[in-house]
Amino acid sequence: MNSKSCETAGTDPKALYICGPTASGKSALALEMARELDGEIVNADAFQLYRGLEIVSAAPSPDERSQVPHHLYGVLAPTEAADAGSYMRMAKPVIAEIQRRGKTPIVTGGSGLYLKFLTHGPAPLPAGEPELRAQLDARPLDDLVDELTRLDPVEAARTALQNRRFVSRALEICLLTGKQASTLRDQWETQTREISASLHGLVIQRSRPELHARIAARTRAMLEGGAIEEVAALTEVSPNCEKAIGFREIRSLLVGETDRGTCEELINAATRQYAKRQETWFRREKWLSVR
RNA sequence: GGCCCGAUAGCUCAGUUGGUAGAGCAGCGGAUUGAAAAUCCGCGUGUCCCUGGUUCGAAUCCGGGUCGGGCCA
Repeated sequence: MNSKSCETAGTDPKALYICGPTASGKSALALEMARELDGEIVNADAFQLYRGLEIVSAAPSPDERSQVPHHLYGVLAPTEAADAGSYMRMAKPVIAEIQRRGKTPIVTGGSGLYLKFLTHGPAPLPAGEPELRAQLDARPLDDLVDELTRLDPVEAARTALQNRRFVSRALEICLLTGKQASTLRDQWETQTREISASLHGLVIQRSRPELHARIAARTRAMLEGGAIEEVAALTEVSPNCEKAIGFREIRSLLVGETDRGTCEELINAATRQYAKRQETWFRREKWLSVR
């Protein structure tokens, strides 16, 4: 077992983070660590926050949840919106409360940006505004790039200008604050460095063939285990929820646009691609030790 | 058995009048602080079915095979 995790036992229990790509076995490891460290599990998965999405999001089963206290699973209605900031504000008090009781928070999940907010705090930036975003979405990308370049050339130079999301967000910050996104972001970059040194967590690493096999097995189990019925039952969802891998694919199966085999393969491919992005993300989090 | 069509990347396919091949998807690598299971960027990975021939040169033209599909018996 990992010796590093026991160092702080007895005093103020530090949170243990368990990260890794989807289907790598985070939930199982979390249970194991919770038993070993007298811990409680806190969700760090953007989609397992939602109620009614348990199967598609591969949330821990009722049986698993009965073994150890689990927090922040199924706490949002499918119609509710969420983002990294709102997640952080939900999770911080939960974690503090667990620590107050002398238990170890085992923060478990694969949503890199959500975890990053939790561990390193928010930059001094405004939250997104749906109305402004809708306005920006209606404009051509070139137009947004021009305006960003005018308002904040430094930020424009370091932004991937083909990425509408990134351009739009940078511009949004400038418009909302009247300041330059680049200077606000620089402040956060510097404050963030010392934080990493005080964190501890594990990132699960598996070989590609093994991970891909686990993904295929899990997709099969989901489809046979009620995922189709689950999606059929979700009549009203937020645009957030609609992005869940499996949601769109099962919807098109339900209306007869695809067959079962194609649906399964599309879910597998999307999941593999997501897992790869997660690996890239966590590889950059040097404070995580590889497990 | 006869005739016809097809065989090119992991998959589906494109390939001009002969000049050793390229798209989509998959895959691989990367970026990424309030949409992140999102969004975006980069990379072609090849016994062109086999074999003999024509040609300076064949994925491409000709002969013979093999496999798959279709039609006629």
